[in-house]
Amino acid sequence: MGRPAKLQLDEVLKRATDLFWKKGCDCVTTRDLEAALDLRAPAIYRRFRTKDELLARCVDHYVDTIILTRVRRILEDADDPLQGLHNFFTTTLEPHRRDAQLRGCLLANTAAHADGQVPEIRAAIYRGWDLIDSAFQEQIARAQELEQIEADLDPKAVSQALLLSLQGLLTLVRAGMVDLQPGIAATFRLLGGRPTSSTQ
Amino acid sequence: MGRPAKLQLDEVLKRATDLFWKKGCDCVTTRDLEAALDLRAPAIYRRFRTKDELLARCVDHYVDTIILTRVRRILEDADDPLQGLHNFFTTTLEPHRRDAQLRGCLLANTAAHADGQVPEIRAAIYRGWDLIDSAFQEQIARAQELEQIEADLDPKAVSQALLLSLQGLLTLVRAGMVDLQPGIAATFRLLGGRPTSSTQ
DNA sequence: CGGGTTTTGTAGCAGATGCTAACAAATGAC
DNA sequence: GTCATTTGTTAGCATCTGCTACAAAACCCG
Repeated sequence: MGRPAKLQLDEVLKRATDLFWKKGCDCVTTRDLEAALDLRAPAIYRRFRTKDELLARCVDHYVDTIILTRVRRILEDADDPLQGLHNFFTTTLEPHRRDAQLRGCLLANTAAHADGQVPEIRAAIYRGWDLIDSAFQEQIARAQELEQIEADLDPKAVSQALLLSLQGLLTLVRAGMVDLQPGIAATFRLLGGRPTSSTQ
Repeated sequence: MGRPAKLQLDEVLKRATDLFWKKGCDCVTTRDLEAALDLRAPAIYRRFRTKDELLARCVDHYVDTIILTRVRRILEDADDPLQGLHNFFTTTLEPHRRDAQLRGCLLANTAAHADGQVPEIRAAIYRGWDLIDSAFQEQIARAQELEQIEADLDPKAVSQALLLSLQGLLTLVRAGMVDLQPGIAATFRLLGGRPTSSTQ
């Protein structure tokens, strides 16, 4: 019993995540959240202790939806593991070719702004990186079995190298840099030994 | 003629750069600058139109001193170009092993926070990236002549790939991630074909 | 209906932030 | 010394920001 909530938790997270994502996690004010959620501040702060906690939950939500979907569709469902990895990178840029206003990836943006000072946000970011890292490692191992990648390379290390590139890619995109395809191509040229043509 | 300035422009930039660097460019307030420069706000704002313009000049100053020095000492003076590139990456992490409080690289941090909305800051960042990119390309070409790197790779593309990794590296470091040596090792393992032992 | 419970809105605080108007101090030229 | 010029400071404005005390609203049960 009690007064019914205007928004379910899921809807709250969905709207807040969208806001943090599109506006940039550091440019979102309490007033912005009020508008996006159609809820006044006290109603928001009764559900989440602080704005940072809400952001942490949004990053979790983003990882559980957007990123997990991408990992499944582009990596795990790929017939060709190396090609899957390559596509994971190129499709990252795709939204930006359509709309230059976009702000990249919520996880990457939050990571770039989090000095690791807020433990909840930090934990959410590491969870996201872990998800990506695991998926990368799996694909690298698969690619090694298919002899697409040298067998004596450590999947853990190569995965971390790819994570560095991915985070860098998203940072440069956000900073407005445009033609980053050559960098991706070179990365996978080095990884695969021979050119990998990207599939849309 | 006129009243003599308390601080020369160079000293102002030096102190402000240090502050932006150590405190994190987004966490510096006008009051912080007042304290660091030993100047009140109006004295600062008569020299620089806005805080953003001061930051842009500081990034320029950082590039002209810290980064240029590193590029010369570690890249251009290296006997072994591939080893020089590798060292450029590993030495990036070195300060963090001594003091975990450090905030990484001013250029990278500013880039991570600049949505490209402030043209002056954006220009300063691109200038820094250009400097690094040119030095990378030069070393890659040198390494190709020495047959350390495959000759049919495009130095421009490989350099961009390295820039992505470098920016990612600095972002992850700032976010508090610790053991990133494997990622660097893998990157250069892929680049050079065989393991490259890092020289301090 | 009225009591209990849960959720929401009204209104606003306390602090921080970027920046500025107005005035004082320090110099060289005469 | 006086003037013009340059640099500095005192004091504070206007705004924004995260967050909260308080009371009204909407529901269930009896």
